[in-house]
Amino acid sequence: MPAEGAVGLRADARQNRDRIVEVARRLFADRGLDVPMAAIARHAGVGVATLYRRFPTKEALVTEVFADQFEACVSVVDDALADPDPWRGFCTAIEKICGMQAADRGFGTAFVAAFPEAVEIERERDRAIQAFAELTRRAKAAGRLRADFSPDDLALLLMANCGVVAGSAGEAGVASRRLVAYLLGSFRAEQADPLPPPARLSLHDVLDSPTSATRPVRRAGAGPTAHQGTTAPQGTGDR
Amino acid sequence: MPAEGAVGLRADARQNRDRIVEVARRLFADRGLDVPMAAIARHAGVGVATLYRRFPTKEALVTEVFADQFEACVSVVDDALADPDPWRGFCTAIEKICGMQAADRGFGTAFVAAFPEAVEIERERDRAIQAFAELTRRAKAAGRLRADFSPDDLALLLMANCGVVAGSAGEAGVASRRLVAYLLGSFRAEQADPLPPPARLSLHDVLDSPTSATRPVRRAGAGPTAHQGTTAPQGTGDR
DNA sequence: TGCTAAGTGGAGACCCTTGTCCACTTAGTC
DNA sequence: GACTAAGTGGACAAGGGTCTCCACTTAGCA
Repeated sequence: MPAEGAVGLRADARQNRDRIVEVARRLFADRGLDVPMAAIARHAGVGVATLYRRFPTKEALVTEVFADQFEACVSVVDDALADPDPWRGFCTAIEKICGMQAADRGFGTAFVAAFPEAVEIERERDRAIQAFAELTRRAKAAGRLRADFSPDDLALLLMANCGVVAGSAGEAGVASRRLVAYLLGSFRAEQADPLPPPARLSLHDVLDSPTSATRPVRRAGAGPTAHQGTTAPQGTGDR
Repeated sequence: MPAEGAVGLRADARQNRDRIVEVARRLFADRGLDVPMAAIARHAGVGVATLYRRFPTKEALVTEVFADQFEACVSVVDDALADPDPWRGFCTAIEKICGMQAADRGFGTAFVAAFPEAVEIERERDRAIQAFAELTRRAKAAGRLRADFSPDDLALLLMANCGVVAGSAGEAGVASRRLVAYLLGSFRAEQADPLPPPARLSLHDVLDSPTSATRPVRRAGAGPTAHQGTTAPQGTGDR
């Protein structure tokens, strides 16, 4: 599926577009989401204007680049639901998603970040979350997943994994696998130690957090997204 | 201990310096390390020049601000070593350190980040790491900590916690506590499931990683501070 | 009180981003 | 081959960061 954004393009333009996406995918994977647009353009052998003509904002480019990875995520969860053993499905789904995050520095950030423009993708993600909740239910019913596991703990796990991937440079894969192994070990039903309450924040909540320090696409000076006034008045027109 | 950087200062200057540190501490805690120097100056009621006169770089300010928190970290581990029950010591040390990270958005980043200038602090941190390794040994000897736990897993845990804290905004404390509970549950000796190998990266390694995406102090567009040429030629004058 | 070195604030240099504009080039059709 | 709409690249605007410079103010001492 060579992207529907490329229909009706002149042959050379289409080639350029494809190269841009390809280069961006590689750069995002290697260096995270904050590689500058100019670097992408240069690597693709085009000017910035060309890049911006195809993708009016950086967000649009990121969205396009990760669209199929998002899709892959959804089908990972779907596959997990199809597994007759819900616990095995649960574990492999988590392992695969975290593996994808570890293999691509940009993807983890993109997954956790907000894409206000990309409604399509948001819906995908929400569907995946729904499916995961169902998977959770089944794994609990099978008596393999501890009863006090909250579906919101998926957010916890993803953020933790994101931190590990971001911090461990070359060793991201190994580090991520180990973290996941530890956590899955703790998710099993036999684990009876009581837990503190789950954080009252699903992935959805995290997304619109004004202080999402995991660096979404929008950089410092972006739009005034509706604040949920956590802190004190603070007054001074800061930052 | 009102900081040795303040000796011989005129009374008013000293007052300003103290206010700067105090304000910076609060802002870093609330909003992370990337609050601009100008904002700190404004909140402290001084001009940027004054700020830069006392702290020649942002790094210097961060170092000063977190010096005593680093110290507190070290004594947390010392306390843990003093506990007759090494497993309890191990758990409370981890809980306290992660709690400190969760309570202060800047601290986690600072802890994981590199401070090439702050030799003093690096030494502190290294000492804490040594002490933690000893704690690990004892907890294993007591048969409470799983044998395949690697001291490097502390780095894993801290990075994971850092990710959670960064991503969960207001709920950082709750989220962090839950993550830690999960992980400690998995660290116990009764947990027999085999683990994938540990990431071959201690905190030390992470520190000098050229791609430390956990956002150390130095930002992208900073000044021409003498770079420590860590990385390869890299070719294209990128980024 | 008056002197002076220490301290100060604000303008601005400099760099890095994202995104726009416009004169030029070129693919594709007749 | 010539025409034209589509496509292009590089300069540049706008805005955000760190850090510097320098004319002015002021604490502290005699």
